[in-house]
Amino acid sequence: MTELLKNNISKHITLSSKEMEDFCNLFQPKTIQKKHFLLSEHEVCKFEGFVTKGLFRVYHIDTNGFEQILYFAIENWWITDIDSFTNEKPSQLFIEALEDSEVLLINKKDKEFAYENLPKVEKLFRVMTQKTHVALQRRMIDNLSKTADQRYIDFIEKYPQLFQRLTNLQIAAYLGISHEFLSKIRKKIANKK
Amino acid sequence: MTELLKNNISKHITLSSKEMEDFCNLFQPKTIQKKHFLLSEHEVCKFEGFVTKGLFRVYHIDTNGFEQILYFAIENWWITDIDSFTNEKPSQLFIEALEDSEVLLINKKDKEFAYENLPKVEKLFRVMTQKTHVALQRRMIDNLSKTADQRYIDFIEKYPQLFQRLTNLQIAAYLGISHEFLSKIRKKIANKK
DNA sequence: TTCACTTATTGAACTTGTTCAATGTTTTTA
DNA sequence: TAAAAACATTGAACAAGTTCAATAAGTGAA
Repeated sequence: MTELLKNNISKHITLSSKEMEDFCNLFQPKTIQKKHFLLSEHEVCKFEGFVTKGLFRVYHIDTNGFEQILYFAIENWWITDIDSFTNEKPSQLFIEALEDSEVLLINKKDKEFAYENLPKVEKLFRVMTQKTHVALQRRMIDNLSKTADQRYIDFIEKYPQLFQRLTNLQIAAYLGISHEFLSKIRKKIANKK
Repeated sequence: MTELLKNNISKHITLSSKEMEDFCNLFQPKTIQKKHFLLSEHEVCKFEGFVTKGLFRVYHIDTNGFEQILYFAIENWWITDIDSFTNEKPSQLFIEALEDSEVLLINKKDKEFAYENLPKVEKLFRVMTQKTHVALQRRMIDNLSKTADQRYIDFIEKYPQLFQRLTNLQIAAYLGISHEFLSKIRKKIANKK
């Protein structure tokens, strides 16, 4: 059950079996049904989660009622509202399961316990945050410089497995365009082939 | 000279005077003239830097020759290409001084020495990376949802001191719009008042 | 002080993307 | 399995933003 998690951690740092066991035991499994929420706006995010099954979207709703999807998370991805979780303040985000899903959750107290007692865990989260930050910088540059057509094509190429599990509405909300316009982009691409 | 740096570190973690001294001694001061580069594309970024004087821009040039500014850094800000620095791979970014500037630089070997010998430093950089990540998430959402007018107004409100030191070309490259369009936005705002 | 260079403004024509409304298709759910 | 709900497509009118070219204004550097 925690096999996926252990593999994921091993990609970033090296732990002894004992350390790995101790750390992974701090996570609680949770099942969450499609269309249900792991986090809603105004709540304080009480967890950092690792997805072992299913699919989530992490999104924001702006003052005009439009959704912007910050990221998706499938198996092997981590999910949290890092701002709400670390600073214990109300979240501005929603985390919703788009499929029947399973996650492993660690709460703040246990995460801090790990920081204290397993110094390598501090490194683990530093390295992971760095990696997600680099990826977001890359996405920021792409959003500043590329046209919607190109961002759509890039998305399909970069996340082919994810792409198949999403609706066009969701992809549009991630790309920052209307779903009608995405539909027109899809038609244009189809005609070109 | 390292006063600014010490204050900055103290905002994130608590170090004894000895620890603080040891850590800050790992930094080398460097003066860098206006229009000179701290990092150029294809170079490996050999430093993590803390700005004590002046102003930098960190930017990317896309395949069409357009610049996207990832961020600016003035006194009290950190600058690096985190991807290039941590993974020792060629950078895709430029870091240029927009004013005569001074920085304190730490290299990879000394930073790793600090991680080994001063465990709190690991926490320092985890916390700092988290904060910059949260800020970038916020910017990402704003770029997906807000119009250029609003992003310009937000920028002025959020960074009033920075705003005055930048040209409209630089602000436009940060907002992801043409400078001609920024000029029209400015006119529209001026007329409204 | 002058010359070169960079920055800022403006207008016109154009491209990209939005909005709204209508219609068709697929998926869920009772 | 029928009805409801969610998703996808399309067109027309519109808004946001770009491009290009012309001109003005500001800023060094010699």
